[in-house]
Amino acid sequence: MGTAVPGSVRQLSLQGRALAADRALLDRISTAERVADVLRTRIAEGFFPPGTRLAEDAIGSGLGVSRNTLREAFQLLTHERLLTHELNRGVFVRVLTVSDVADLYRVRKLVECAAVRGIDTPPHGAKRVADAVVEGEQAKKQLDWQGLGTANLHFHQALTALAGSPRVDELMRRIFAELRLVFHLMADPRRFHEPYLATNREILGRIDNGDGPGAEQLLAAYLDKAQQQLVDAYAQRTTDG
Amino acid sequence: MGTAVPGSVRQLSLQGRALAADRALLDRISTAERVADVLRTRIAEGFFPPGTRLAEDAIGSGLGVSRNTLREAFQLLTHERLLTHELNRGVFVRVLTVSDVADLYRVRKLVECAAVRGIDTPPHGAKRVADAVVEGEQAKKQLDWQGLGTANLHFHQALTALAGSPRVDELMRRIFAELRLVFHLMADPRRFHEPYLATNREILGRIDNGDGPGAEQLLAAYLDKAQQQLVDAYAQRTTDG
DNA sequence: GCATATTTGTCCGTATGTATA
DNA sequence: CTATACATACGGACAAATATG
Repeated sequence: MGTAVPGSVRQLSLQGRALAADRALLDRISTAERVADVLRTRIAEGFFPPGTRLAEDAIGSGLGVSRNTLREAFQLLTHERLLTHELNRGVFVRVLTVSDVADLYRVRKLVECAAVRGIDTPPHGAKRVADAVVEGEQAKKQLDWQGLGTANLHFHQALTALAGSPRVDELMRRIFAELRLVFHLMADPRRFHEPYLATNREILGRIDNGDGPGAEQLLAAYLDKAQQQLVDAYAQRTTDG
Repeated sequence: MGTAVPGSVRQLSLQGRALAADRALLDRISTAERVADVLRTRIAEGFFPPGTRLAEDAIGSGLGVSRNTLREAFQLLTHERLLTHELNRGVFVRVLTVSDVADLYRVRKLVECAAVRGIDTPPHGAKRVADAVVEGEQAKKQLDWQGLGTANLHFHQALTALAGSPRVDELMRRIFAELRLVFHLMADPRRFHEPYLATNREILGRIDNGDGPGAEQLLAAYLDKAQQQLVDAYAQRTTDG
């Protein structure tokens, strides 16, 4: 994308002024948020891998927005911990450390286990969990390993939703977004994500039976194992580099 | 501090351009963040009670900053959920609903109980908890009921720190900031905060003994009671209005 | 090591559109 | 219908730090 043909620039064109009338009626989203959306997607997809520098000039002119607006988008993503600011050097796609991974899993364990343990009977919101399991199984059928990873995140998002707390949901949305940064480390997404499909279905079964503690136990074991895999991947990467 | 003498306006002067050189060397905090600090304090102290409209013109000229800079500060505080944006009407100090209160306590119960339950032996970070208890006892001696409320928040912040997670700490900082908005509803801060001093010391005792579950039990009872008091205050307020 | 170019940091004024009294 | 205040985005000015030759 270094060679920006006129057409591709047009595709990303976010000229605010010209579309003001449309925007007022259709979407009330600010240009900065749309820019943030674009960058967020690029980051989640690994198009801008961790460590990439996002130059104001290049991105701004590429997207056809002013520096101010772009910086506003950067600010949003920095608050989401997807970018880091280095003074007078610019913004970079966040590079997570091993201790970041540890903290992410500390939070996941604390929140997800509590949400699963405290399910009411009959469990409300279990449908979303079931949907996510099906989504993962279909992704597997289609050999869509990237989609399998996404389905897995949806599964755990559905688990946290069992807590019934908007603030917890928001917290975990951010946690999972950070987690995506880490997943790009895994060389083989299939090997990483596929084994958990069976576990997910098992957890769902226990939830449906109202067995919170049982589900929690499986979940805790899963989280420990996944974290260990990521830590190992980090260690290997450090050795390689 | 509530009675603003003319001098206090000078104190708030934040002229950016003139002090650019100084600022570069001394503090790297942006004008927007300093404005946000001022407003945050005003809100926490109840100088701007929930529901207050913050007019751009009045605040901006009062602090000597441009509308752009002020809006940036507003944005920061909106992200912290201390202000709400109403389209084309302006920003207001957030008014929390009863269901907001319920959610705040849902999160507190989930996080604080988990943090206390999972203490290691000997408990790390118990010193901060002890310090907060002492802080509260001294505030009581000096009949400083506002200070007692602050000490109580410090106590619970120290409890959450037992989880040892930066991300959990940040989450709870925001939760407690929102909680301050609710506390302004309580007509008699002494009656609200004082009884918990004894409970706090008791919880500390169990933590020191490594009795996580015991501490958790006391804590859960406290949280339920406090929430109920706030809900009652809301009900009364609604009846009055 | 040094001078210069580039990039970022900060803040402002303004233009245009939109909602409300 | 007009006046007012807010919403959004742009471009510019200048300082400061970093990168470059």
